[in-house]
Amino acid sequence: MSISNPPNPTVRVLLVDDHAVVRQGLRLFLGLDPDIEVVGEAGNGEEALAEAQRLAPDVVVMDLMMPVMDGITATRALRRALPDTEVIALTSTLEEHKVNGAIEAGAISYMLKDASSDTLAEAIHAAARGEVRLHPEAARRLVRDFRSAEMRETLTPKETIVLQLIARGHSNRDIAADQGVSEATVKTHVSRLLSKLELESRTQAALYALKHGIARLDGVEG
Amino acid sequence: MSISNPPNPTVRVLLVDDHAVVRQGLRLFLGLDPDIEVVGEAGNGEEALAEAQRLAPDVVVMDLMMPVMDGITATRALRRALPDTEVIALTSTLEEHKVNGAIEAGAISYMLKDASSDTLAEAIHAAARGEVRLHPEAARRLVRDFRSAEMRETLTPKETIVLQLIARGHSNRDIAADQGVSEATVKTHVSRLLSKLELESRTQAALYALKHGIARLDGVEG
DNA sequence: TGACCCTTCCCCCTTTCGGCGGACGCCTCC
DNA sequence: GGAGGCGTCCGCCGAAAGGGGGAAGGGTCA
Repeated sequence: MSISNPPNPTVRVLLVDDHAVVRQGLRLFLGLDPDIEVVGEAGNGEEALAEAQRLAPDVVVMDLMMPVMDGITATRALRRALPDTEVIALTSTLEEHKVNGAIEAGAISYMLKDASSDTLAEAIHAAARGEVRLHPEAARRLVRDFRSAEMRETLTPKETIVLQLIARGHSNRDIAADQGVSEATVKTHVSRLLSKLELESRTQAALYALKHGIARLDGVEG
Repeated sequence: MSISNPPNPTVRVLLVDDHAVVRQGLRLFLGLDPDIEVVGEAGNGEEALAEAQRLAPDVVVMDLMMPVMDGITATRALRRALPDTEVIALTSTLEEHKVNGAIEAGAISYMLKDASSDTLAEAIHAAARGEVRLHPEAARRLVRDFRSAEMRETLTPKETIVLQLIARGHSNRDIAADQGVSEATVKTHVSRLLSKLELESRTQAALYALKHGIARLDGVEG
């Protein structure tokens, strides 16, 4: 907008997504902007890390859901190794806990894959300048989760483990046997975590764990 | 391969995905095959239906997760309206119950977005010939779910409703009040559905419901 | 050292679950 | 029209879950 702005230098971008289709689409999208150069691609977090260290891109566009090494882990590692490289998290759906995870891991932006090529290009330029861009809904959830995290006391390691086991459908007796403690101890943990999370039953706790990424559905038998 | 095969006629394809990025990538992928022509695109199920009726494509490549009208619903409607048009379901992740849903809705193939352009092109040609192509893991789950569906007795309407409410974290008393019956009745439903599904607790039932698409996590408060 | 937190375990108690058996109405099929 | 199957309803009862309170050992930190 302002004529005092220097002309945009070319931004060097690394694309990270496990789907070749998506990488191709992104390449095409970003090819429309002459000030963006896609210097490389990676299909998972490990590759991303290696390529980033080799290429030292200005911005990494990172899918969060990937095999081998997921995007959040990769983002954390990448920010540690290359503090000058900004990461834009890119997901297809707004997943509750991933917004937090990505931001906490050091992503500067959180975008959805249904973004237009303009929006994406703008976010990349913004990231190169160190400016934050958040999808509106992502911003809303971030604020909400931040507030609730303030309210909510954090769980101790044992409480977290017990919560995860509850989210796999285990009974108190099962958990006690699994952890090598008495059932009374497990009950204490359950009571405390229910109280902390302001929940009423273990079933609600299981749902809470799934919703907030503390446990996963694929850990469940059946 | 065989020289006795007739030359492939050009297959007319409609791409359906809510992400423009993915549509672009697919276009690029399929553009490599001279016998495939992408005749149109749609960003949701409703658009897909309208475009399919206008264009009468040979094959529709359909993402399953979309706003407005999801891919499974769209597939069902599309197969009803245009029985000669084959549908290939395309998803980014192998979601348990969606494999069943897509096949039951009339999809001829189930592919993942991480497929190579060759695989995808081959599946499109196969679909045009009326041949099934399944991602190996999708095939495995289909067989497994088919078998377990054989084993598993079906739930009655009431039992299904109770299961859904359990999967939202409600207690028996809550459910009784909600459904206008006594708590004892709710308990009967719970007992029977646990027995039918071979589960041990309401928490396991909640997880089962989520895993099999009977209930959704976004129906949960918190 | 004292204060604080985490973990472990116990007690007692109420509520909730879940299994078992029984009942009624509705439908179908012989 | 009676026999059986199924869905819905209910009560009894033992088991599991959950609340409240207390207590002990170990860890960290001021």
